[in-house]
Amino acid sequence: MSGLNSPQKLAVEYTDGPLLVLAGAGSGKTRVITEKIAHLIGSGRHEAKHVAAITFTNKAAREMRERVAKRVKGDKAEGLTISTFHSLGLKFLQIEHERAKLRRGFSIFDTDDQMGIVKDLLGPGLKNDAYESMRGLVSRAKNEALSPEQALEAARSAREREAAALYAKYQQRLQAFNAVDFDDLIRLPLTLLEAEPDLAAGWRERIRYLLVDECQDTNGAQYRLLKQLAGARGNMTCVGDDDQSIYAWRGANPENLDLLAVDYPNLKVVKLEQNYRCSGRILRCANTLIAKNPHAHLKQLWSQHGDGENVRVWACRNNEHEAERVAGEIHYLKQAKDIPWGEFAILFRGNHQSRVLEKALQLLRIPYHLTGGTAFLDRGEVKDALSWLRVLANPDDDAAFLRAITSPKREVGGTTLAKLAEMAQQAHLPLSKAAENIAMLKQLTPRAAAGLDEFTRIVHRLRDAAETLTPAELTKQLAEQSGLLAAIRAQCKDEASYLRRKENLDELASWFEAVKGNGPGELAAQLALLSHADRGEPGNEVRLMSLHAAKGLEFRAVFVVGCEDGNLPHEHAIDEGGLEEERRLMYVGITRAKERLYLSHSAEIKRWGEHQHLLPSRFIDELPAGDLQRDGADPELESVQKKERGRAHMDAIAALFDS
DNA sequence: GGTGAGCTTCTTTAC
DNA sequence: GAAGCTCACC
Repeated sequence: MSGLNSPQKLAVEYTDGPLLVLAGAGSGKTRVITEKIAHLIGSGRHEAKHVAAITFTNKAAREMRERVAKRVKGDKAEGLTISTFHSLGLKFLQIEHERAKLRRGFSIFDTDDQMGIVKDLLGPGLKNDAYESMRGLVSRAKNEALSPEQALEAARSAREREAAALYAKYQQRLQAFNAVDFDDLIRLPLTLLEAEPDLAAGWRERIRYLLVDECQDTNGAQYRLLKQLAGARGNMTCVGDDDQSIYAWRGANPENLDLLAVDYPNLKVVKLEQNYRCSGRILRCANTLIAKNPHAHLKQLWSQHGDGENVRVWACRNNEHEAERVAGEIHYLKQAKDIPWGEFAILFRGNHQSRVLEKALQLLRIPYHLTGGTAFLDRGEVKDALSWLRVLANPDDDAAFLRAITSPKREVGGTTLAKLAEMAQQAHLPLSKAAENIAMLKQLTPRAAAGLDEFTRIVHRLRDAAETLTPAELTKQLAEQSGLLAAIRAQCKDEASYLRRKENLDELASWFEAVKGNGPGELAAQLALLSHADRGEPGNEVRLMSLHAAKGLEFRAVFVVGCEDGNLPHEHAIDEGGLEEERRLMYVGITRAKERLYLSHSAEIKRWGEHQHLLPSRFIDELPAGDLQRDGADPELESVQKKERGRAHMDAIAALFDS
């Protein structure tokens, strides 16, 4: 445990009751959690199987697992739980599925599936954001673990009453589909634990010490779940930073940090205020910025590092210019300062901003890794295969059936499906069962009936095959037998695009090889829980990601692009009074940087094909001017950089000819 | 019932 | 500047 400072040491060694660790950015919080796990196990206080650490992302869980493995040797860590909230909830429901009134193989609905139900229930004719806002309200109620009845009572507007009514119908629909959504992965375990003291006691017997990372990101349901698991004794360590609360929009209550002191009067609070990450100037920028927000917990981050480089503020003509400058600077720093590619990060507010940057990086042949955005799971063919897996595991999953039946096309379209849905509803059958019903098939056109029949036969064959095949083999079989692969081949005009899409399916199969889990249902569930940002390990490559995805990471050089009013802070957030959260987002971005920080903005961006003028972010004005170096207006620097870019460009072209 | 042309709308952030 | 939707046509 050597090398810990005294508050860190205190946080690690304090195991007598509930502890809140207020950990500033870069204060060694992951280290503290890892050391504490090692301490709990190593000191013999708890066996590993009775210790659980909970994070928000799989990425964080994976990193913690790796660090614990390095720290705790041998099999001493066996049985240790390091899991995300949602994976823990899933595991709980898989064990307790009967109490939750779920059948084995239940599906997990993602946000898209959720939207599908909402659209279906509300009927056509509304605007997209009307559906989205209703979906959001339903989700919000569930995040607070309200029942539909409670949501109705708590409703303060006509819209919220409408949402509560929708919530009731939505939940019936989910039940009929033998499905849960992301919110239910928390809500259902919680309601079961609260309703059944024996069950709760049993789980507390298993989890005797609890560690929670990013506690400021918990929503109401998650917070209550923690309390259930920790029990009245409160054997837990919560780690959080209210200044890095950036998920209020999806229901997080940073006030939960304060609630802890109310719910546990013997709560011990430890502050970690020494920053080991950022240079002096970078840290000063961060502190000055965040001081503009009101604070419940006063925290003063300090560091022993020297001032370091100035923080650069770049005024660019447009986002292409901005991207060129960023790429050029990275190219230059790599050579001149010997910073490896993997130590650069380019951070942005919205995922769509990555495209220009990718182009600029490609031009200079800079290797990069994009996390998030329209990634793997959003690819049509992957979603298709996933729907098939869901149908195989869960015959009640109508949403998956509707996608699988039309991919590939088999002469079953909207008219047939509408008729089938009506008959299914009359008979209280899921769609896949209705499609097997001879009497019902007779009422459809022969062509459509034949298509449904063929589908049913393939599903049954694959279901049988699933008994003996490995997940990866099953996925391959599925691609073949469903006709998915053939359809893709027929659809693709050139060989290259066919291969690219086939590769996605192969990647899905190979991903399943690494995953434990039985049967298609568990596979599909695991995949749904893997966030976009978690997929694929980046190597020594420049990292491109959203500011949200960057939390918890650090880099020697960080570029925050698109620092314009309207983008960062985002106009939606400004309208909805979310300025403080936007400021925290900027704070998170700034504090990712160890040595070099660049904040850039464009005078003009193209939006929906139109040109739009933008002003620099108000947050830039809130930074200490003495630590900034503004350029872009400076013609001499511009021309130097232009030369730099020109040279890099020539190198890139030369490299093209070499390869 | 499937297909493609032309129209709209859309952009936060994510488990 | 793309994805998604509607409508006309096969």
